[in-house]
Amino acid sequence: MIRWRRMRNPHFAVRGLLRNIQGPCHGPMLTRISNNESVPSCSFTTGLRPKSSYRDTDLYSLNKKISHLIRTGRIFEARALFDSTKNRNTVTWNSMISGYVQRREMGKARKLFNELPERDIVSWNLMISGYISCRGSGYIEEGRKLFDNMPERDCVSWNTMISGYAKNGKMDEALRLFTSMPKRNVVSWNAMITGFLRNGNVVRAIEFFERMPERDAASLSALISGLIQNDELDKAARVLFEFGNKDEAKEDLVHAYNTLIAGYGQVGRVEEARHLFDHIPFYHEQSKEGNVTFKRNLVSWNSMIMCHVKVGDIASARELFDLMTERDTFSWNTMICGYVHSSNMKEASNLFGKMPNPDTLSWNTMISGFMEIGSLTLANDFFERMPQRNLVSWNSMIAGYEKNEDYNEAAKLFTQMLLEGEKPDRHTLSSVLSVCTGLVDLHLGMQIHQLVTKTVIPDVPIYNSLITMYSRCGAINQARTIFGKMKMQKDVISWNAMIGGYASHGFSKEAIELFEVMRRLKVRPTYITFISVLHACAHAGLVEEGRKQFKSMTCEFDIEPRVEHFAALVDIVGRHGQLEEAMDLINTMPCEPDTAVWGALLSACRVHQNVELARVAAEALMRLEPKSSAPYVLLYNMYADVGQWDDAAEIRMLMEKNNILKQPGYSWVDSVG
DNA sequence: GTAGGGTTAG
Repeated sequence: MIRWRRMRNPHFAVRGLLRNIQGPCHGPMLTRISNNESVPSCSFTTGLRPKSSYRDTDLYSLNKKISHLIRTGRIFEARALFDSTKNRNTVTWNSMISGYVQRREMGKARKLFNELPERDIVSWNLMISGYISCRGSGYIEEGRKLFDNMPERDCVSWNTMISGYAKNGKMDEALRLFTSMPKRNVVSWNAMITGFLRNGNVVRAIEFFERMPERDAASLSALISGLIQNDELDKAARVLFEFGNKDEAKEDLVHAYNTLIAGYGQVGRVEEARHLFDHIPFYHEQSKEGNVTFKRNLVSWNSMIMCHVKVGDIASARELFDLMTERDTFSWNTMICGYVHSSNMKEASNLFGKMPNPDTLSWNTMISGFMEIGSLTLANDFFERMPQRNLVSWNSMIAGYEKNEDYNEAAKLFTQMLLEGEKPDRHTLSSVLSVCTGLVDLHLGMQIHQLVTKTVIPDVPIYNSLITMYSRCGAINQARTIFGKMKMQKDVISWNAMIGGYASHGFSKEAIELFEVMRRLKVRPTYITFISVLHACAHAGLVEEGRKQFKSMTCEFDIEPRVEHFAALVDIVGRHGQLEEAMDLINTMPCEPDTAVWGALLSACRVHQNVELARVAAEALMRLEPKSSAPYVLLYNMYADVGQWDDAAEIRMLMEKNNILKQPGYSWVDSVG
């Protein structure tokens, strides 16, 4: 038997329509797909209906109406129509069941199936396919039960069951069915290949592909895309070169090239992608309707531009873009996005201005670009002017304000968003939690937490934002509760947030203990982890522990100590009175000491009454922050304390000379706390 | 009315 199928149209909407056209087509582009095994025909499977009675015509249009309603998502109307008539046949029932199956409403599907007076193979197959697409092993067992109990099975039944097992990672069982089925067709083989690849068995997939008696476009497509998913790009390329030319469906072949170009692009292998792009073959095919040419298409160009953009090679991307004879919205958006990511908003704006019909994505890209370079006004201007906003537009604005630390504006916009009836998603909520952190607004934070609970299933980043929010707003116990509630795998940010929270609240012991837990669980710390850990050591006066941790950073984890770590270590040893060691550290550290480092030393000198070193530290601070009065004041007080009045007077004169106003309050003392 | 695959984006 030969199934006819239309050539795929690149436009999704049209494609969707085409897929639903039943029966023989007589369009201009037809491709032939053969089956090894004939599918048992029933009177309703062919478009060629016998000359029928009025009643049959009626039934036919009823069935058509029901499936149309289902296709357009109007299941209730479909059901109402179904219920309103007594004149139904098995196809009517099956259509209705199919509607429920597509929506995974297996309870309703099953009820109809049980009530169905005359089930045919399709009814059974529909139910099986419904069960196997539901997640959970119980469902696949239910499907299997039906499969075992059905009075008669066809190839579709077997193949459905096979792909069900393959989807659930049960390749043993899939293989058992595959070997025991009475007659296999190309779909059976393809399902096995897909299954192997989905479960990471590249070798078996290739073996099956080579062994199969007949291949079609889907076989090649399944193998290539599966290999790409298994990071076997080069194998995929080899398969494409070796088997691609034997494929009859040339449009599918271009498709495969495009897939592979995108695959290479994703991992930054632009040269290989470009090689493929440059070698997509041309085909001329003669058909009754005339010549058809297959060659690289718009998607090929767009994908290639995308590759260049991804690695930041805007010049090459632009070169291709300028060569294109036909561009779609995607081409423009990709190019604009490239400029946005290289912070070239001038060129991005230029292209945006020339673009024929910017869509919401184009506007959103511009907004995030302006936010990225801190042009809040321009971002807002675009946001106000755009004809149609979506959730991403709001999210980009809110996240943009948050990143630029304009927390009030971010909060205002969030309120406006809610007022306009837009529903926040996890991205919105995560940004808004950061806004609460920035505002140090525990009350607002708790409200957002409520909203999170009501609207999303929290993922790791959301939990992390919650921990940070609670911790920075002073609610360390709530932070601890959230941390404890995370049942999923915590990432290093979760650990850092909690350890940092403990450290900043003075819970040094908890911070260090939690770090030990993290190490035991083999979570790799980052430099941020060590800043918190060292601060905890400093705060608790754990000198040896601090030295040990500092050393382990390089020895054990290969993390280069940054100036923050040196500041903490200077603080640790300095507090303990080891001022010479602290000074040595400063003299030998590989990076330039900053105010936190000198500040730590100065504080230590004050506590341990070392005026000579205090002077060194204070002078360094005066150089780094010429306007700050703090080092002058501190040094003055120290001289006064030990009765060195001449030196104290000198400091006072220096202050006047340098025009330093005695202003209290400055941060370097806090910044090492 | 049922089974296998599939390109590009925030």
